[in-house]
Amino acid sequence: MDDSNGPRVTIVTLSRRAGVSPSTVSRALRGDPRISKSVRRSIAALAAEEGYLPNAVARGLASGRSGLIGLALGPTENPLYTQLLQLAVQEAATRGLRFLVMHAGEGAVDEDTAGAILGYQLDGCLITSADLSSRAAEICARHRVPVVMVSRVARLHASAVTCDNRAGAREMASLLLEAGHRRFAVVHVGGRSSPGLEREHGFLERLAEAGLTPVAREEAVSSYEAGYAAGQRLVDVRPDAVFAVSDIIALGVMDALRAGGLRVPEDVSVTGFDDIAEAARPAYALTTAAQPLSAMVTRALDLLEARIANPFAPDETITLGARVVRRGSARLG
Amino acid sequence: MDDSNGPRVTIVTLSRRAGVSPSTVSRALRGDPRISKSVRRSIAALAAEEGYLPNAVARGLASGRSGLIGLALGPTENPLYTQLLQLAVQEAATRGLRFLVMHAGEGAVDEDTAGAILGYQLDGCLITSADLSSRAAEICARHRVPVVMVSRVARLHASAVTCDNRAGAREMASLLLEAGHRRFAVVHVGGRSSPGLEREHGFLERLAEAGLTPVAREEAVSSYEAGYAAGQRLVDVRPDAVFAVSDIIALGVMDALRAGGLRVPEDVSVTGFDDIAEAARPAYALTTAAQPLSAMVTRALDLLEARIANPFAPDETITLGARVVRRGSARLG
DNA sequence: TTGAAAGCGTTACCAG
DNA sequence: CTGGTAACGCTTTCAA
Repeated sequence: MDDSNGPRVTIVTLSRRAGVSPSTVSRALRGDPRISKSVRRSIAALAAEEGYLPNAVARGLASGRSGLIGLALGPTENPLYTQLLQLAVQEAATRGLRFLVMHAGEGAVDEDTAGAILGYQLDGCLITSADLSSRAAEICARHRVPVVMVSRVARLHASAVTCDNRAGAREMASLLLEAGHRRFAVVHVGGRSSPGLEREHGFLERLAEAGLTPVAREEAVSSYEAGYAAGQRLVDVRPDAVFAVSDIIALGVMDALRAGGLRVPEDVSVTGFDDIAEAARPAYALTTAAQPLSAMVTRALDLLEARIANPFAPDETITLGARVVRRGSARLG
Repeated sequence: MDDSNGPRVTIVTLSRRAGVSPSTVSRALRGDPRISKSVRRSIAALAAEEGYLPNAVARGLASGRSGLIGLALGPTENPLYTQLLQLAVQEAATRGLRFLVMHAGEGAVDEDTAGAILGYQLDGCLITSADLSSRAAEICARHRVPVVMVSRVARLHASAVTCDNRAGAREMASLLLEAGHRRFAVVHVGGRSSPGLEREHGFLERLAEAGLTPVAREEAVSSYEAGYAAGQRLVDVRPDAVFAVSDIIALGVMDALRAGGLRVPEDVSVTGFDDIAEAARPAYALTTAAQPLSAMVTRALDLLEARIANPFAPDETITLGARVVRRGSARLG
């Protein structure tokens, strides 16, 4: 390994040392089948010996492929997005892709950021924000940069990986109904998020099939605090089950309900959606519908790579099943 | 704005349309003072009109500056790192810098990742992991890439921004002592993290000055679950105050103590360090020492930019004060 | 199977 | 104050 200060070792350096042309070195290093096995091996050995590191920037300029994926992360107060980040980074690394952070947290992606981002010739974008109004997607579409949405419905020219929000919510409703619950409260997020909408609809739909309408419908943004506030409003309503469209909201609801003197689940069952890490904590033991996050990330990168390899590949939406995980926060059969 | 499919608008395109040389366009666009105001304005107007977007990749190759900062994020289960991410992304954007994610979560940075990272000619790195054994830092140092550590002590050739962990912990101890606590338990993280170590030492030091030693010293990793386990072990010890070196641990401790039948703070005061968002939730109301995260991020980027502008700038460590925020989890005077 | 040479879009050095 | 021109390190036709 080279620790010296000397001039950087490049493909040209190697080509001279090996007595072949730069093109040959370039091809050999990338495993081009046209190069003979013997040459390939000797060049690989030489590269290792000299401590050669390919210059991704130069490669990007020459090939038009940066190896970079733009990442737009949703509100990071929600642990869901953080889990997503971690999974995505690991999965991407194994594919030789890196993430350039375009956005993290709330608020829209500003034009400035988006523009600068395009300058890096991103190969594609992963958009995980639940926010419907993401500028980033629009800009990518305009410039024909492949986009995959995760946990969010497709829009514009984009592929998407979601979980079956509607079915998950329906299942939750069914289980609650079977267990005898009748006075339902729903905490939703209005029109802000497509998964939120689907979850609410799925739940209400199943209720309607049982001839029921909720005794309360509270609106919140997807945060613990908003959930807590909604929960406070529900104390006097005394529903016997509440369904929040995301776990982070459900946790707030649960704490507020308890602070209001109600016992969970004895007096009221509380359920959510996502299965974030906090949901499993003994203090909450939240019954929730789990998104198969890891699988979703894998499929998302599959989709992205496919679109990068073939720009004419059609947009595709993949829906993975959600699975209700039963914990102590709800009285189920 | 150009939405067409035509050849990309480059500096050369502009130079021809403007009847000047590419160098002039390049300089004008970057606001080089040598270019006359009038030319500067007309080129800027032309660029806007043509929808010109600077190619960051080409710029990186030519100038050696990528405009990219490598980011190594600690275990994202700890909301602290998530907050850090969000703040850093926002702050960096205002400075025209973007983050390339090198690492997120636990585990060491593998050689592969680090190597690929160098290929992007990162201008610098921000390392937020508390983990002492970060490979990334080593590799950056070897290649003379400026590094700033956040919430972590400096090592190798690196600058750092930390908060005064020792003083914060001492203050916490003082407040607890003044309020009459005598049976102390400490939950620490062993040698894994420098801030953790400093906090533990600060706390114990202050105790020693009062002639006390803790009645229990539990080791944990910095996670809720480990905190919960430590808390369970503390139930029978019945300390009248426990200090956990990080909030995420403290939350686990608190829940375990409560599950064990102890009331917080009536039977036992619980305190932490960091002031993560969860600490403020009514269900916890954790008394903790707050890290001035936002200021830390700002200073970290200052340091990084300074080192980028002047590679010979000396390493620098900035320590910001911690501030105890009193909430309901501890009986204080 | 390999080589030569022309870019990729920008910056930077050296003249003028 | 502005223009030429050579890099930057790699990929990619086109030839051989």
